[in-house]
Amino acid sequence: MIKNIFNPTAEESLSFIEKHHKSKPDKTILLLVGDCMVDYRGRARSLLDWGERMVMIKEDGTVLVHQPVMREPVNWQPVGSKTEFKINKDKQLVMRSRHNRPPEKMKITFRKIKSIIVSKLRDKATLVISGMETDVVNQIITDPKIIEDGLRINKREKHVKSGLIDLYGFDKDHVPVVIEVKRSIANISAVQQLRMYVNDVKKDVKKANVRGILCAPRIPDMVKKLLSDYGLEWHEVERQVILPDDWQTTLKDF
Amino acid sequence: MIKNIFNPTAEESLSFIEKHHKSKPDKTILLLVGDCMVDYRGRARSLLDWGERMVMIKEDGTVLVHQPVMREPVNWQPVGSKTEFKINKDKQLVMRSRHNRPPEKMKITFRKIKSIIVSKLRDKATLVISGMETDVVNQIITDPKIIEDGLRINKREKHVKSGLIDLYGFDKDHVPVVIEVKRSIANISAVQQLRMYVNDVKKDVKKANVRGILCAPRIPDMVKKLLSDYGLEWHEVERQVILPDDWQTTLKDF
DNA sequence: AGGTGGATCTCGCAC
DNA sequence: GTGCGAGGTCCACCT
Repeated sequence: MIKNIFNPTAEESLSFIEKHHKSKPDKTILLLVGDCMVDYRGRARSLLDWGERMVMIKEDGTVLVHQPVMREPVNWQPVGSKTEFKINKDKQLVMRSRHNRPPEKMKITFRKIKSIIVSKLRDKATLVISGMETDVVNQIITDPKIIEDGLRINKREKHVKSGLIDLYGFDKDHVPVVIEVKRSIANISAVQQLRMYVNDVKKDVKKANVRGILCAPRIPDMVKKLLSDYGLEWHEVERQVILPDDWQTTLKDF
Repeated sequence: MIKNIFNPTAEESLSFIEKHHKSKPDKTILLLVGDCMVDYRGRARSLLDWGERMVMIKEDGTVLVHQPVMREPVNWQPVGSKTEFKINKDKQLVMRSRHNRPPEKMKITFRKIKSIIVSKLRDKATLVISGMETDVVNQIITDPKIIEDGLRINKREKHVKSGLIDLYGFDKDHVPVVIEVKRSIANISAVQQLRMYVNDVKKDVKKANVRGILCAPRIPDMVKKLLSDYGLEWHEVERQVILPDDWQTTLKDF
Protein backbone atom coordinates (compact mmCIF):
# COMPACT_ATOMS: atom_id res chain seq x y z
CA MET A 1 0.00 0.00 0.00
CA ILE A 2 1.26 3.42 -0.97
CA LYS A 3 -0.61 6.71 -1.27
CA ASN A 4 0.68 10.07 -2.40
CA ILE A 5 -0.30 13.64 -3.07
CA PHE A 6 1.73 16.38 -4.78
CA ASN A 7 1.74 20.12 -4.16
CA PRO A 8 -1.33 19.98 -1.93
CA THR A 9 -2.77 22.91 -0.02
CA ALA A 10 -2.71 22.79 3.78
CA GLU A 11 -6.32 21.62 3.86
CA GLU A 12 -5.69 18.92 1.25
CA SER A 13 -2.64 17.78 3.22
CA LEU A 14 -4.61 17.51 6.44
CA SER A 15 -7.43 15.51 4.89
CA PHE A 16 -4.93 13.27 3.09
CA ILE A 17 -3.10 12.56 6.36
CA GLU A 18 -6.37 12.02 8.24
CA LYS A 19 -7.58 9.62 5.59
CA HIS A 20 -4.43 7.55 5.08
CA HIS A 21 -2.31 7.85 8.21
CA LYS A 22 -4.21 9.07 11.28
CA SER A 23 -6.17 5.87 11.98
CA LYS A 24 -3.08 3.65 11.81
CA PRO A 25 0.09 5.68 12.51
CA ASP A 26 1.68 2.55 14.00
CA LYS A 27 1.23 0.62 10.77
CA THR A 28 2.33 3.15 8.16
CA ILE A 29 5.19 5.55 7.62
CA LEU A 30 4.57 9.11 6.49
CA LEU A 31 6.95 11.18 4.36
CA LEU A 32 6.55 14.92 3.94
CA VAL A 33 8.66 17.08 1.65
CA GLY A 34 8.16 20.79 2.12
CA ASP A 35 9.21 24.22 3.34
CA CYS A 36 9.01 24.29 7.10
CA MET A 37 10.37 25.68 10.35
CA VAL A 38 11.04 23.63 13.46
CA ASP A 39 10.77 24.46 17.16
CA TYR A 40 12.07 21.92 19.65
CA ARG A 41 11.97 21.87 23.46
CA GLY A 42 13.14 19.04 25.63
CA ARG A 43 16.58 17.89 26.73
CA ALA A 44 17.79 20.98 24.87
CA ARG A 45 16.07 23.69 22.87
CA SER A 46 16.44 24.62 19.24
CA LEU A 47 14.99 26.67 16.46
CA LEU A 48 15.39 25.96 12.79
CA ASP A 49 14.35 28.68 10.37
CA TRP A 50 12.40 28.18 7.13
CA GLY A 51 13.81 25.78 4.60
CA GLU A 52 12.91 22.75 2.49
CA ARG A 53 13.31 19.43 4.26
CA MET A 54 12.21 15.82 4.27
CA VAL A 55 10.19 14.81 7.32
CA MET A 56 9.57 11.16 8.15
CA ILE A 57 7.28 9.66 10.79
CA LYS A 58 7.99 6.01 11.45
CA GLU A 59 5.65 3.33 12.76
CA ASP A 60 7.13 3.51 16.24
CA GLY A 61 6.50 7.25 16.50
CA THR A 62 10.04 8.33 15.68
CA VAL A 63 10.14 11.61 13.75
CA LEU A 64 13.11 12.61 11.61
CA VAL A 65 13.71 15.99 9.95
CA HIS A 66 16.37 15.77 7.25
CA GLN A 67 18.10 18.67 5.55
CA PRO A 68 19.64 18.12 2.07
CA VAL A 69 23.02 17.25 3.62
CA MET A 70 24.49 15.35 6.59
CA ARG A 71 23.90 11.85 7.87
CA GLU A 72 22.19 13.08 11.00
CA PRO A 73 18.65 14.46 11.12
CA VAL A 74 18.71 18.15 12.01
CA ASN A 75 15.78 17.57 14.38
CA TRP A 76 14.02 14.47 15.60
CA GLN A 77 11.66 12.97 18.16
CA PRO A 78 12.44 9.70 19.95
CA VAL A 79 10.69 6.34 19.61
CA GLY A 80 7.25 6.46 21.24
CA SER A 81 6.36 10.03 20.31
CA LYS A 82 2.79 10.92 19.39
CA THR A 83 2.23 13.27 16.46
CA GLU A 84 -0.81 15.35 15.54
CA PHE A 85 -1.59 17.62 12.58
CA LYS A 86 -3.60 20.83 12.52
CA ILE A 87 -4.13 23.95 10.46
CA ASN A 88 -3.07 27.18 12.19
CA LYS A 89 -4.62 30.66 11.95
CA ASP A 90 -2.38 31.45 8.97
CA LYS A 91 -3.80 28.41 7.15
CA GLN A 92 -0.51 26.56 7.49
CA LEU A 93 -0.13 22.86 8.24
CA VAL A 94 1.31 22.39 11.72
CA MET A 95 2.70 19.13 13.07
CA ARG A 96 3.11 18.70 16.84
CA SER A 97 4.98 15.75 18.27
CA ARG A 98 5.09 14.91 21.98
CA HIS A 99 7.15 12.48 24.02
CA ASN A 100 7.00 11.66 27.75
CA ARG A 101 10.01 10.75 29.89
CA PRO A 102 12.07 12.50 28.88
CA PRO A 103 9.59 15.25 28.04
CA GLU A 104 10.20 16.46 24.50
CA LYS A 105 8.08 18.32 22.04
CA MET A 106 8.63 19.47 18.52
CA LYS A 107 6.51 21.76 16.39
CA ILE A 108 6.89 21.84 12.62
CA THR A 109 5.10 24.56 10.66
CA PHE A 110 4.82 24.10 6.90
CA ARG A 111 4.34 27.03 4.54
CA LYS A 112 4.62 24.88 1.39
CA ILE A 113 4.16 21.15 0.92
CA LYS A 114 5.68 19.56 -2.16
CA SER A 115 4.76 15.97 -1.51
CA ILE A 116 3.22 13.60 1.03
CA ILE A 117 3.58 9.84 0.88
CA VAL A 118 2.00 7.26 3.16
CA SER A 119 3.16 3.69 2.86
CA LYS A 120 3.08 0.38 4.65
CA LEU A 121 6.55 -1.15 4.96
CA ARG A 122 6.72 -4.91 5.44
CA ASP A 123 10.11 -5.65 6.93
CA LYS A 124 10.89 -8.48 9.33
CA ALA A 125 14.62 -8.67 8.61
CA THR A 126 17.19 -7.87 11.26
CA LEU A 127 20.70 -6.75 10.50
CA VAL A 128 23.45 -9.35 10.68
CA ILE A 129 26.61 -7.47 11.52
CA SER A 130 30.20 -8.30 12.30
CA GLY A 131 33.41 -6.52 13.08
CA MET A 132 32.76 -5.01 16.46
CA GLU A 133 34.73 -4.94 19.69
CA THR A 134 32.73 -7.87 21.06
CA ASP A 135 33.91 -9.92 18.08
CA VAL A 136 37.55 -9.26 18.96
CA VAL A 137 36.84 -10.16 22.59
CA ASN A 138 35.08 -13.38 21.54
CA GLN A 139 37.95 -14.21 19.21
CA ILE A 140 40.48 -13.92 22.05
CA ILE A 141 38.27 -16.03 24.35
CA THR A 142 37.95 -18.73 21.67
CA ASP A 143 41.63 -18.69 20.81
CA PRO A 144 43.77 -17.01 23.50
CA LYS A 145 47.02 -17.93 21.77
CA ILE A 146 46.28 -15.09 19.36
CA ILE A 147 47.74 -13.01 22.18
CA GLU A 148 50.32 -15.52 23.44
CA ASP A 149 50.87 -19.20 24.14
CA GLY A 150 49.75 -20.49 27.51
CA LEU A 151 47.31 -17.65 28.14
CA ARG A 152 44.09 -18.71 29.86
CA ILE A 153 41.13 -16.34 29.92
CA ASN A 154 39.35 -16.50 33.24
CA LYS A 155 36.70 -13.81 33.09
CA ARG A 156 35.10 -11.39 30.69
CA GLU A 157 33.88 -8.01 31.94
CA LYS A 158 35.48 -8.27 35.37
CA HIS A 159 34.38 -5.46 37.68
CA VAL A 160 37.06 -3.55 39.52
CA LYS A 161 36.91 -0.27 41.40
CA SER A 162 37.84 1.88 38.39
CA GLY A 163 35.52 0.21 35.90
CA LEU A 164 35.09 -2.87 33.77
CA ILE A 165 37.98 -5.03 32.55
CA ASP A 166 37.33 -6.49 29.09
CA LEU A 167 39.28 -9.71 29.67
CA TYR A 168 41.02 -11.13 32.72
CA GLY A 169 43.16 -14.25 32.95
CA PHE A 170 46.53 -15.77 33.71
CA ASP A 171 49.63 -16.39 31.62
CA LYS A 172 51.63 -19.64 31.46
CA ASP A 173 53.47 -18.61 34.69
CA HIS A 174 50.17 -17.98 36.52
CA VAL A 175 50.71 -14.23 36.47
CA PRO A 176 47.42 -12.28 36.32
CA VAL A 177 46.80 -10.61 32.95
CA VAL A 178 44.47 -7.67 32.31
CA ILE A 179 43.48 -7.17 28.66
CA GLU A 180 41.84 -4.02 27.35
CA VAL A 181 40.36 -4.27 23.85
CA LYS A 182 39.74 -1.35 21.47
CA ARG A 183 38.04 -1.88 18.12
CA SER A 184 39.82 0.99 16.42
CA ILE A 185 42.91 3.11 17.02
CA ALA A 186 44.06 3.03 20.65
CA ASN A 187 44.58 6.39 22.32
CA ILE A 188 46.26 7.71 25.44
CA SER A 189 43.16 7.46 27.59
CA ALA A 190 43.05 3.72 26.86
CA VAL A 191 46.52 3.52 28.44
CA GLN A 192 45.35 5.34 31.55
CA GLN A 193 42.34 3.04 31.73
CA LEU A 194 44.49 -0.07 31.49
CA ARG A 195 46.90 1.34 34.06
CA MET A 196 44.08 1.88 36.56
CA TYR A 197 42.74 -1.62 36.02
CA VAL A 198 46.18 -3.16 36.56
CA ASN A 199 46.60 -1.17 39.77
CA ASP A 200 43.16 -2.22 40.97
CA VAL A 201 43.96 -5.87 40.32
CA LYS A 202 47.33 -5.55 42.07
CA LYS A 203 45.48 -4.38 45.19
CA ASP A 204 42.75 -7.01 44.86
CA VAL A 205 45.05 -10.00 44.47
CA LYS A 206 47.81 -8.49 46.63
CA LYS A 207 50.45 -9.19 44.02
CA ALA A 208 53.04 -6.80 42.65
CA ASN A 209 53.24 -8.66 39.37
CA VAL A 210 50.16 -8.07 37.21
CA ARG A 211 50.45 -7.70 33.43
CA GLY A 212 48.41 -5.31 31.34
CA ILE A 213 47.96 -5.76 27.59
CA LEU A 214 46.29 -3.30 25.24
CA CYS A 215 44.77 -4.91 22.12
CA ALA A 216 43.76 -2.81 19.13
CA PRO A 217 43.93 -2.96 15.32
CA ARG A 218 46.32 0.02 15.43
CA ILE A 219 48.43 1.46 18.23
CA PRO A 220 50.26 4.75 17.47
CA ASP A 221 53.93 5.00 18.44
CA MET A 222 53.22 7.64 21.07
CA VAL A 223 50.78 5.27 22.76
CA LYS A 224 53.31 2.42 22.57
CA LYS A 225 55.90 4.63 24.21
CA LEU A 226 53.52 5.54 27.00
CA LEU A 227 52.68 1.87 27.52
CA SER A 228 56.40 1.07 27.81
CA ASP A 229 56.85 3.86 30.34
CA TYR A 230 54.22 2.29 32.54
CA GLY A 231 55.53 -1.25 32.08
CA LEU A 232 52.47 -2.25 30.07
CA GLU A 233 52.30 -4.33 26.90
CA TRP A 234 50.37 -4.24 23.65
CA HIS A 235 49.25 -6.48 20.86
CA GLU A 236 48.08 -5.31 17.48
CA VAL A 237 45.22 -7.58 16.43
CA GLU A 238 43.96 -8.11 12.92
CA ARG A 239 40.35 -6.98 12.81
CA GLN A 240 39.01 -9.98 10.99
CA VAL A 241 35.41 -10.21 10.16
CA ILE A 242 33.60 -13.51 10.36
CA LEU A 243 30.38 -14.05 8.51
CA PRO A 244 28.05 -17.02 8.13
CA ASP A 245 29.11 -19.38 5.34
CA ASP A 246 26.24 -18.53 3.03
CA TRP A 247 27.44 -14.95 2.92
CA GLN A 248 30.54 -15.78 0.99
CA THR A 249 28.67 -16.30 -2.26
CA THR A 250 26.72 -13.11 -1.72
CA LEU A 251 29.81 -11.07 -1.03
CA LYS A 252 32.12 -12.32 -3.72
CA ASP A 253 30.27 -10.46 -6.45
CA PHE A 254 30.33 -7.15 -4.61
CA MET B 1 11.36 20.97 -8.45
CA ILE B 2 9.98 17.55 -7.63
CA LYS B 3 9.61 14.46 -9.82
CA ASN B 4 8.08 11.12 -8.97
CA ILE B 5 7.22 7.72 -10.32
CA PHE B 6 5.11 4.98 -8.72
CA ASN B 7 5.41 1.22 -8.98
CA PRO B 8 7.95 1.42 -11.81
CA THR B 9 9.76 -1.56 -13.31
CA ALA B 10 13.52 -1.79 -12.85
CA GLU B 11 14.07 -0.33 -16.31
CA GLU B 12 11.66 2.53 -15.72
CA SER B 13 13.36 3.22 -12.38
CA LEU B 14 16.78 3.34 -14.01
CA SER B 15 15.72 5.72 -16.76
CA PHE B 16 13.84 7.90 -14.26
CA ILE B 17 16.95 8.17 -12.07
CA GLU B 18 19.20 8.79 -15.08
CA LYS B 19 16.90 11.51 -16.30
CA HIS B 20 16.24 13.38 -13.05
CA HIS B 21 19.09 12.60 -10.67
CA LYS B 22 22.20 11.28 -12.36
CA SER B 23 23.37 14.55 -13.94
CA LYS B 24 23.05 16.53 -10.71
CA PRO B 25 23.27 14.19 -7.71
CA ASP B 26 24.83 17.02 -5.69
CA LYS B 27 21.84 19.27 -6.28
CA THR B 28 18.92 16.89 -5.66
CA ILE B 29 17.91 14.33 -3.10
CA LEU B 30 16.56 10.95 -4.14
CA LEU B 31 14.04 8.90 -2.20
CA LEU B 32 13.36 5.26 -2.97
CA VAL B 33 10.69 3.15 -1.31
CA GLY B 34 10.89 -0.53 -2.06
CA ASP B 35 11.71 -4.13 -1.22
CA CYS B 36 15.45 -4.52 -1.06
CA MET B 37 18.43 -6.29 0.49
CA VAL B 38 21.61 -4.58 1.64
CA ASP B 39 25.23 -5.70 1.67
CA TYR B 40 27.77 -3.52 3.45
CA ARG B 41 31.55 -3.81 3.70
CA GLY B 42 33.79 -1.27 5.36
CA ARG B 43 34.64 -0.51 8.95
CA ALA B 44 32.41 -3.49 9.69
CA ARG B 45 30.38 -5.88 7.53
CA SER B 46 26.68 -6.51 7.47
CA LEU B 47 23.89 -8.19 5.58
CA LEU B 48 20.26 -7.18 5.69
CA ASP B 49 17.77 -9.60 4.18
CA TRP B 50 14.82 -8.66 1.97
CA GLY B 51 12.35 -6.15 3.31
CA GLU B 52 10.59 -2.90 2.48
CA ARG B 53 12.58 0.22 3.36
CA MET B 54 13.02 3.87 2.60
CA VAL B 55 16.33 4.75 0.98
CA MET B 56 17.53 8.36 0.78
CA ILE B 57 20.50 9.80 -1.10
CA LYS B 58 21.38 13.31 0.00
CA GLU B 59 23.14 16.06 -1.94
CA ASP B 60 26.42 15.43 -0.14
CA GLY B 61 26.45 11.75 -1.09
CA THR B 62 25.18 10.46 2.25
CA VAL B 63 22.99 7.37 1.86
CA LEU B 64 20.47 6.32 4.50
CA VAL B 65 18.47 3.08 4.61
CA HIS B 66 15.54 3.31 7.01
CA GLN B 67 13.43 0.46 8.29
CA PRO B 68 9.85 1.19 9.51
CA VAL B 69 11.10 1.65 13.09
CA MET B 70 14.04 3.17 15.02
CA ARG B 71 15.65 6.59 14.86
CA GLU B 72 18.86 5.21 13.35
CA PRO B 73 19.24 4.09 9.75
CA VAL B 74 19.80 0.34 9.59
CA ASN B 75 22.51 0.94 6.97
CA TRP B 76 24.18 4.04 5.65
CA GLN B 77 27.09 5.50 3.70
CA PRO B 78 29.03 8.53 4.94
CA VAL B 79 29.16 12.03 3.46
CA GLY B 80 31.11 12.04 0.20
CA SER B 81 30.01 8.66 -1.08
CA LYS B 82 29.38 8.13 -4.80
CA THR B 83 26.37 6.12 -5.86
CA GLU B 84 25.58 4.37 -9.14
CA PHE B 85 22.57 2.45 -10.42
CA LYS B 86 22.44 -0.56 -12.70
CA ILE B 87 20.20 -3.44 -13.71
CA ASN B 88 21.52 -6.87 -12.78
CA LYS B 89 21.18 -10.17 -14.65
CA ASP B 90 17.93 -10.91 -12.80
CA LYS B 91 16.52 -7.59 -14.10
CA GLN B 92 16.66 -6.05 -10.64
CA LEU B 93 17.67 -2.47 -9.86
CA VAL B 94 21.02 -2.43 -8.05
CA MET B 95 22.47 0.58 -6.25
CA ARG B 96 26.18 0.64 -5.43
CA SER B 97 27.65 3.29 -3.18
CA ARG B 98 31.38 3.78 -2.62
CA HIS B 99 33.41 5.83 -0.17
CA ASN B 100 37.18 6.32 0.13
CA ARG B 101 39.05 6.73 3.39
CA PRO B 102 37.69 4.96 5.19
CA PRO B 103 36.89 2.51 2.40
CA GLU B 104 33.23 1.59 2.55
CA LYS B 105 30.85 0.14 0.04
CA MET B 106 27.21 -0.73 0.12
CA LYS B 107 25.12 -2.63 -2.38
CA ILE B 108 21.36 -2.42 -2.38
CA THR B 109 19.38 -4.79 -4.60
CA PHE B 110 15.71 -4.00 -5.21
CA ARG B 111 13.19 -6.63 -6.19
CA LYS B 112 10.21 -4.24 -6.04
CA ILE B 113 10.10 -0.46 -6.19
CA LYS B 114 7.01 1.26 -4.84
CA SER B 115 8.06 4.84 -5.38
CA ILE B 116 10.93 7.09 -6.43
CA ILE B 117 11.05 10.81 -5.74
CA VAL B 118 13.69 13.29 -6.86
CA SER B 119 13.57 16.78 -5.41
CA LYS B 120 15.60 19.91 -5.03
CA LEU B 121 15.66 21.12 -1.43
CA ARG B 122 16.42 24.83 -0.87
CA ASP B 123 17.61 25.14 2.69
CA LYS B 124 20.10 27.68 3.98
CA ALA B 125 19.01 27.64 7.61
CA THR B 126 21.31 26.37 10.33
CA LEU B 127 20.13 25.04 13.63
CA VAL B 128 20.26 27.39 16.61
CA ILE B 129 20.76 25.22 19.65
CA SER B 130 21.47 25.70 23.29
CA GLY B 131 22.11 23.67 26.39
CA MET B 132 25.71 22.67 25.95
CA GLU B 133 28.52 22.10 28.42
CA THR B 134 30.04 25.48 27.61
CA ASP B 135 26.93 27.10 29.06
CA VAL B 136 27.59 25.55 32.46
CA VAL B 137 31.25 26.52 32.16
CA ASN B 138 30.29 30.11 31.31
CA GLN B 139 27.80 30.13 34.15
CA ILE B 140 30.49 29.16 36.65
CA ILE B 141 32.91 31.74 35.23
CA THR B 142 30.24 34.45 35.50
CA ASP B 143 29.15 33.42 38.97
CA PRO B 144 31.70 31.19 40.73
CA LYS B 145 29.76 31.22 44.01
CA ILE B 146 27.40 28.74 42.36
CA ILE B 147 30.10 26.29 43.38
CA GLU B 148 31.17 27.97 46.61
CA ASP B 149 31.82 31.36 48.21
CA GLY B 150 35.26 32.82 47.72
CA LEU B 151 36.07 30.75 44.64
CA ARG B 152 38.00 32.63 41.95
CA ILE B 153 38.26 31.17 38.45
CA ASN B 154 41.70 31.74 37.02
CA LYS B 155 41.76 29.90 33.72
CA ARG B 156 39.50 28.10 31.39
CA GLU B 157 40.77 25.13 29.35
CA LYS B 158 44.09 24.84 31.14
CA HIS B 159 46.43 22.38 29.45
CA VAL B 160 48.09 19.76 31.60
CA LYS B 161 49.92 16.55 30.69
CA SER B 162 46.82 14.34 30.75
CA GLY B 163 44.56 16.68 28.84
CA LEU B 164 42.48 19.81 29.14
CA ILE B 165 41.10 21.11 32.45
CA ASP B 166 37.67 22.76 32.03
CA LEU B 167 38.15 25.31 34.83
CA TYR B 168 41.08 26.15 37.08
CA GLY B 169 41.16 28.56 40.03
CA PHE B 170 41.68 29.05 43.73
CA ASP B 171 39.40 28.84 46.73
CA LYS B 172 39.12 31.41 49.54
CA ASP B 173 42.19 29.87 51.22
CA HIS B 174 44.24 30.13 47.99
CA VAL B 175 44.17 26.36 47.49
CA PRO B 176 44.24 25.40 43.76
CA VAL B 177 40.91 24.05 42.49
CA VAL B 178 40.43 21.87 39.40
CA ILE B 179 36.85 21.73 38.09
CA GLU B 180 35.67 19.16 35.56
CA VAL B 181 32.28 19.86 34.00
CA LYS B 182 30.00 17.19 32.50
CA ARG B 183 26.76 18.23 30.88
CA SER B 184 24.93 14.97 31.59
CA ILE B 185 25.29 12.08 34.04
CA ALA B 186 28.83 11.83 35.41
CA ASN B 187 30.46 8.43 35.12
CA ILE B 188 33.47 6.65 36.54
CA SER B 189 35.80 7.72 33.76
CA ALA B 190 35.07 11.36 34.62
CA VAL B 191 36.44 10.62 38.09
CA GLN B 192 39.62 9.13 36.62
CA GLN B 193 39.94 12.15 34.37
CA LEU B 194 39.59 14.58 37.30
CA ARG B 195 41.96 12.52 39.39
CA MET B 196 44.67 12.71 36.74
CA TYR B 197 44.21 16.43 36.30
CA VAL B 198 44.55 16.97 40.05
CA ASN B 199 47.71 14.87 40.11
CA ASP B 200 49.11 16.80 37.16
CA VAL B 201 48.43 20.11 38.92
CA LYS B 202 49.97 18.84 42.15
CA LYS B 203 53.17 18.14 40.24
CA ASP B 204 53.03 21.43 38.33
CA VAL B 205 52.53 23.69 41.33
CA LYS B 206 54.50 21.43 43.70
CA LYS B 207 51.74 21.42 46.28
CA ALA B 208 50.19 18.45 48.02
CA ASN B 209 46.90 20.25 48.53
CA VAL B 210 44.95 20.58 45.28
CA ARG B 211 41.16 20.24 45.23
CA GLY B 212 39.20 18.55 42.46
CA ILE B 213 35.49 19.17 41.94
CA LEU B 214 33.28 17.29 39.51
CA CYS B 215 30.27 19.30 38.30
CA ALA B 216 27.37 17.59 36.56
CA PRO B 217 23.57 17.75 36.48
CA ARG B 218 23.51 14.29 38.07
CA ILE B 219 26.14 12.21 39.84
CA PRO B 220 25.27 8.56 40.67
CA ASP B 221 26.00 7.29 44.18
CA MET B 222 28.71 4.93 42.96
CA VAL B 223 30.52 7.82 41.35
CA LYS B 224 30.17 9.91 44.53
CA LYS B 225 31.65 7.05 46.53
CA LEU B 226 34.60 6.81 44.17
CA LEU B 227 35.14 10.57 44.40
CA SER B 228 35.17 10.30 48.20
CA ASP B 229 37.68 7.45 48.04
CA TYR B 230 40.02 9.66 46.06
CA GLY B 231 39.45 12.71 48.26
CA LEU B 232 37.67 14.53 45.45
CA GLU B 233 34.52 16.64 45.66
CA TRP B 234 31.39 17.13 43.57
CA HIS B 235 28.68 19.62 42.91
CA GLU B 236 25.40 18.87 41.20
CA VAL B 237 24.53 21.82 38.97
CA GLU B 238 21.21 22.74 37.43
CA ARG B 239 21.48 22.62 33.65
CA GLN B 240 20.01 25.90 32.52
CA VAL B 241 19.28 26.60 28.92
CA ILE B 242 19.99 30.01 27.49
CA LEU B 243 18.32 31.24 24.34
CA PRO B 244 18.68 34.42 22.31
CA ASP B 245 16.19 37.12 23.34
CA ASP B 246 14.16 36.99 20.14
CA TRP B 247 13.30 33.37 20.78
CA GLN B 248 11.03 34.09 23.67
CA THR B 249 8.16 35.27 21.49
CA THR B 250 8.53 32.33 19.17
CA LEU B 251 8.59 29.79 21.96
CA LYS B 252 5.83 31.13 24.17
CA ASP B 253 3.08 29.94 21.82
CA PHE B 254 4.35 26.37 21.66
C1' DA C 1 13.36 1.35 35.50
C1' DG C 2 18.16 2.90 35.84
C1' DG C 3 23.10 2.26 34.90
C1' DT C 4 26.91 1.15 31.68
C1' DG C 5 29.46 1.27 27.57
C1' DG C 6 29.82 0.45 22.38
C1' DA C 7 29.04 2.56 17.74
C1' DT C 8 30.26 1.36 10.30
C1' DC C 9 28.84 6.13 16.02
C1' DT C 10 28.59 11.47 13.66
C1' DC C 11 30.25 15.98 13.95
C1' DG C 12 32.89 19.94 15.10
C1' DC C 13 37.07 22.03 16.61
C1' DA C 14 41.95 22.50 17.71
C1' DC C 15 46.56 21.28 16.55
C1' DG D 1 45.05 15.35 7.96
C1' DT D 2 44.58 13.56 12.84
C1' DG D 3 43.22 13.48 17.38
C1' DC D 4 39.99 14.48 20.98
C1' DG D 5 35.53 15.13 23.16
C1' DA D 6 30.51 16.11 23.04
C1' DG D 7 25.90 14.51 21.70
C1' DG D 8 18.65 16.31 22.60
C1' DT D 9 23.84 11.16 21.20
C1' DC D 10 21.08 6.18 20.07
C1' DC D 11 20.95 1.56 21.43
C1' DA D 12 21.47 -3.00 23.57
C1' DC D 13 22.48 -5.20 27.53
C1' DC D 14 22.52 -5.90 32.37
C1' DT D 15 21.10 -5.27 37.26
